[in-house]
Amino acid sequence: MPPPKPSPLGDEWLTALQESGYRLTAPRRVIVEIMASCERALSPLALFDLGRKSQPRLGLVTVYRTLEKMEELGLVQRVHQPDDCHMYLPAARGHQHLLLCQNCGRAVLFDGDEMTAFFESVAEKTGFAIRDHWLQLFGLCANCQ
Amino acid sequence: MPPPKPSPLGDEWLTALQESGYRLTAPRRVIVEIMASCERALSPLALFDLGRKSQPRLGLVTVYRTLEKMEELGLVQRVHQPDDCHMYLPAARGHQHLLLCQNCGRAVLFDGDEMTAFFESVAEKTGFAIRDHWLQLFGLCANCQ
DNA sequence: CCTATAATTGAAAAAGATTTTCATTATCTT
DNA sequence: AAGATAATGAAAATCTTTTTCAATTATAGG
Repeated sequence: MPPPKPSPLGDEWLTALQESGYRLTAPRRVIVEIMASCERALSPLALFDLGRKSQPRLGLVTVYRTLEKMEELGLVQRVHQPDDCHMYLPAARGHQHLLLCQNCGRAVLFDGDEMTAFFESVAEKTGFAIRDHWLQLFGLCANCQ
Repeated sequence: MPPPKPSPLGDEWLTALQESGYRLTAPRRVIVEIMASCERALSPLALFDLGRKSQPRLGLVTVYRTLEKMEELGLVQRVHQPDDCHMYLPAARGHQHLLLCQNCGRAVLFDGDEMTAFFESVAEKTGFAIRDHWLQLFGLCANCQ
């Protein structure tokens, strides 16, 4: 199987890696391209299996190492679900949050600006200085209902 | 070290276990009591170490098995943090959510009723039927600021 | 274009965490 | 108090992730 076609987001990510001093290698291109175009969360192993289709000699270690770099650069994010915390998706930007379909796994982003006021009220009540938040919704997408 | 003193919540949990057909054993009592009175998230191993202080023959397997049962009964919940998803805390009830101190690990619950309206607007916009949500805040508690 | 340097790769081994297996022990019902 | 059966803990087995290391490859500089 030929390597997947380059996508705009994938190219952006490759540039980001290069600008951080990382080299662009064939295995890396394949992994980046798959992650940049995935619609549902992938585990390192699933990513490895997909990657092998176009890069048969790909090693699982390389998948781990590339995910690590992509996460470090804020390109991908780890997805936390009740039973599985080891899957990855393209990173949300700004105040975006994840909405996951419990049936098909599709991931959608939604905007969460409107919650800042609420967080401030929690800060007041608890005395905490809030520095980060995590919001994820789970449900069924239009197709799966 | 003698076993920890019984706490109201601990007793409640033991009753819940018993009513589900599980037996009350010495190792189980120790594990339940520790979890029922913990203020910050514990890993299975940390729980094991604590448990051994009063139950030196305690096995790590028993810790895992007891956590599993407590989670199944909704007594404890797994805590998800950016880098670690394998710690446990007494479960939040109803619409409560977690607020964690990034410095000392203290866990506080806060109420999240006010967000239902927001979730409904997300449902409308995305076409999803939302069935569950996850909200966690991270910051510094009053002491650690 | 060719070379030197240093990063990257993948296989294998190591490390960690969790689960399974199984003989022994302890709880709970009768 | 005895029997049935659930629970325990040691050890082995699994699984995932990380480390090690020799071979390969990308990139900068000539």
